[in-house]
Amino acid sequence: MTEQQVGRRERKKAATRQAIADTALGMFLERGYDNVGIREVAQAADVAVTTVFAHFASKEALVFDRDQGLQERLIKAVTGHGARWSAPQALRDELHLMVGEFAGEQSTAFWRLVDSSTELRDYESKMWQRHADALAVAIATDRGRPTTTTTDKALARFVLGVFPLAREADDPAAAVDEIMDLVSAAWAAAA
Amino acid sequence: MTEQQVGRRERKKAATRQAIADTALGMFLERGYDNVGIREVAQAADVAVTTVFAHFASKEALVFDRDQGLQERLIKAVTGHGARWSAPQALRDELHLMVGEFAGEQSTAFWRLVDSSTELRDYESKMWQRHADALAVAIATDRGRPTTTTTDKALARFVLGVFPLAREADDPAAAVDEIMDLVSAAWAAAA
DNA sequence: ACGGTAACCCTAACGGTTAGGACTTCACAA
DNA sequence: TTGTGAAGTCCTAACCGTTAGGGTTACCGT
Repeated sequence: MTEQQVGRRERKKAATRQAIADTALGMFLERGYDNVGIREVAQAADVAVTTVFAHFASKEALVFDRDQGLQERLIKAVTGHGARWSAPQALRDELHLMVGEFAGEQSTAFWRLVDSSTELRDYESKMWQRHADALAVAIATDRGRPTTTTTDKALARFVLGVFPLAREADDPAAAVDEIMDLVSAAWAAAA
Repeated sequence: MTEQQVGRRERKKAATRQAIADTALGMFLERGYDNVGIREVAQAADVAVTTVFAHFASKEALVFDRDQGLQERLIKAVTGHGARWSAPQALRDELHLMVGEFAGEQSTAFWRLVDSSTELRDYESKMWQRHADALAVAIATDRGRPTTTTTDKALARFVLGVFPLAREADDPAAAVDEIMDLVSAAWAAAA
């Protein structure tokens, strides 16, 4: 009698999806991304290959399963900052938090996996770019525009550039500050 | 007796490469990128499939054949600007020229082709990113550093972001100015 | 003139991805 | 309660970009 809002069907689907993603990530971490085929993942997860692609658009998407959360945090930083902080300030804080989390135990292994494969790195870029498009909308709103201008999109891309650069920097936190200093200057110039 | 510096072998290789790229681009423009397979291109160009991949690293690379020139122009703008103009100024001028060229007769059809395919758009992003890495080195030098810092890389990425954004903007020239205003502000803040 | 090698060829395969079509299981209304 | 439609899954066979293996020809430098 606790939470039966979602039917069995929906629960089963979510469970299948999770099982596939977990199985795949585990195999990738253990044996290397390129050394594990989709057919193997499907077999290990005890589903058909077509089922894998019913849940994930590509092999790479198996790895970046839960990336939607990152996007939402950025959006929230821009839309939810009070009057005390400016949007760039709020973004800087949130970015520091996010980049800091990348240093965790499991995260390190995860990002090492990503770095090991060209395809995963490419997919990562595309992911940030998707997030940049969403962030541009939030920035436009924050700057009081009904629709996104070139400036908004440029600023959003600039901000999202933090992740690749921070990951490859010796001191990620310092990289965040370096880039956000530039962003703040550009943001001010746009006002 | 005019210019026999290069041997027959080298000339033939270049000719083959050119023939493949021309054939492929023609077919893509006529029938659509996704509707033309590599095997077809090879047959039409009268070469083996393996020969196609001996000259081009991927199907997408067939389309972006001569992109190296763009990169060199940007580098030259940063390294070759005199004392009269700043590097951002020189970049802005060069970008205006380059973006202007995209509006030409054949260029329009070319970019429409690129826009028609997800894979080509993705490849385009990767291409700009490659150029950004090279540009970062030039920027670092211009700013008097022996090696590229996070700031240099961020600025380079920001500049290269002009192309995708200008192409999708209603007024590409205005987009260049908008973005370069931001870049100039960031550049100044970094000094 | 000749040995080495660069450019090219053919065939067969690999791995991600998708189409086609069938089967089972759940949701929901009659 | 039962019937019906849709959703989730399955299997098979293929498509397409890409590569490995191994061979042939044509050019270049000595």
